[in-house]
Amino acid sequence: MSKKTPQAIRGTQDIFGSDAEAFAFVVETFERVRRLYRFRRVEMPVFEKTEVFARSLGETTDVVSKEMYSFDDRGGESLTLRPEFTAGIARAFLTNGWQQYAPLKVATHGPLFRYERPQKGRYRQFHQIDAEVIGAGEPQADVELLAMADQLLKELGIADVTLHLNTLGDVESRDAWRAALIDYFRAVKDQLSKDSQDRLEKNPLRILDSKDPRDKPFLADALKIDAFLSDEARAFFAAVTSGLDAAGVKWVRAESLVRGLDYYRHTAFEFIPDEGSASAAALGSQSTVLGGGRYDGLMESLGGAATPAVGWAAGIERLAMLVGAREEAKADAVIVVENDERLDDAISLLGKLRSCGFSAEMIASGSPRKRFDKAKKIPAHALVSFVVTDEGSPMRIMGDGGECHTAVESFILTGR
RNA sequence: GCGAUCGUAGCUCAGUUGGUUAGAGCGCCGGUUUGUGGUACCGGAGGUCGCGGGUUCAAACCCCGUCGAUCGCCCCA
Repeated sequence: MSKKTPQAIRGTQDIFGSDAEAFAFVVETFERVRRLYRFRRVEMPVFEKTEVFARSLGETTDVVSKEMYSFDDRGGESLTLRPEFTAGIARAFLTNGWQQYAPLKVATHGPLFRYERPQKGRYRQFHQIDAEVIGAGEPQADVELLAMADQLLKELGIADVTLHLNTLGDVESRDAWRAALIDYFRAVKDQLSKDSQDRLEKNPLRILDSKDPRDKPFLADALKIDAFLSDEARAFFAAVTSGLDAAGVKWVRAESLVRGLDYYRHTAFEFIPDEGSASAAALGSQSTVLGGGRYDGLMESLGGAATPAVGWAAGIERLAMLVGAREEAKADAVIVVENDERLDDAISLLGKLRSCGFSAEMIASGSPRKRFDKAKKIPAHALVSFVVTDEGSPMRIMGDGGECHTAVESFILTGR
């Protein structure tokens, strides 16, 4: 490669071949499942005013404090490449009068941007599928959303991933729990890991998730959210879990599961590969494949009326890794022109095949003697060779003997 | 942001304690061969060894920096 050729931006990907097929498979499957659940498709801007994210995610979160791609536009306004979908969708809900459609079920997918150290399964431009239910405060909304996620994973053929479920309670429960946790960990602060000492100030809930051996002894006895749940919050969570059981969605309770963004309340969940499974190995050090929860407080933080909502997002690249490389679809027909005098006949046939819905490709370049071998290497149901100069039908139609081969052959010979 | 490993043709990789003109397989291009089928043989193109500096008579190889990839931490989808 010439040194004049610019390199791709760090953390971006050029996806091609079987990886691109896996990516498309994830998106296509999501589109199909989303229709089954009657979620409406939306397309959102890739950038927003910086405050949309700063106010909704929480100023102290890692995403806002150090991972956003922010810049001033020519008018001097601070804009940010979206690091996630939920905040932008919430903003759109408020600014477009979408309240009239509540409860509103929407789905989208596209690129997100986060300035992080790239790794396997972690990129600076990455892609998510996303589903949200806005204006629905009932636990049934959580259940429907989780059932959709569960079905999506099943239809993708991903079996060794389990729903880890927790509740963070309502605002009062969460605040009380948080205060108690701070007191508990502060008493043993000196014995905690350096990371956890920092987390004590910034995000004490995350200490519960620590993998550091120095923290482990304190985690088992740490206070559980259950002790702080209000009756209402407890009833809400019970309704979610019984709904999941009724819907046939398997789940496990994950008492230490918290979410990184400030706006979450009540239900919080992640789909995580089972320990030692093929999926766990495929994901490297990343674990969460799909995550989300309820964010009843978000609309108010953006200046709107209190509006309950739930949502989730999943990394397309991570799902694609679990799906594995996928074969590109076989061509219905490959036409090989072994004699250039038959080129126009071949072009004509190629056009007819395509307009009648057959996928077709033509090989007519390079050494004529090598074209047959080249054509044979293209996966196809039928291979049509133009070799003799005689007018009329091509010299030979070869194929795999399957239905598609027969259909192509019949089409060429009889025109239908 | 921190720590570790790695970077040689389009791809997968060899390359000795530093020593002529850096190799192989696959792929690509061409020729011959074959002709109900992914044949075989011959030839060719393609690399300032990621980039920049340093040590040395001499660097793909040793040293420093930088960019990138991968792994762990952190964080998250």
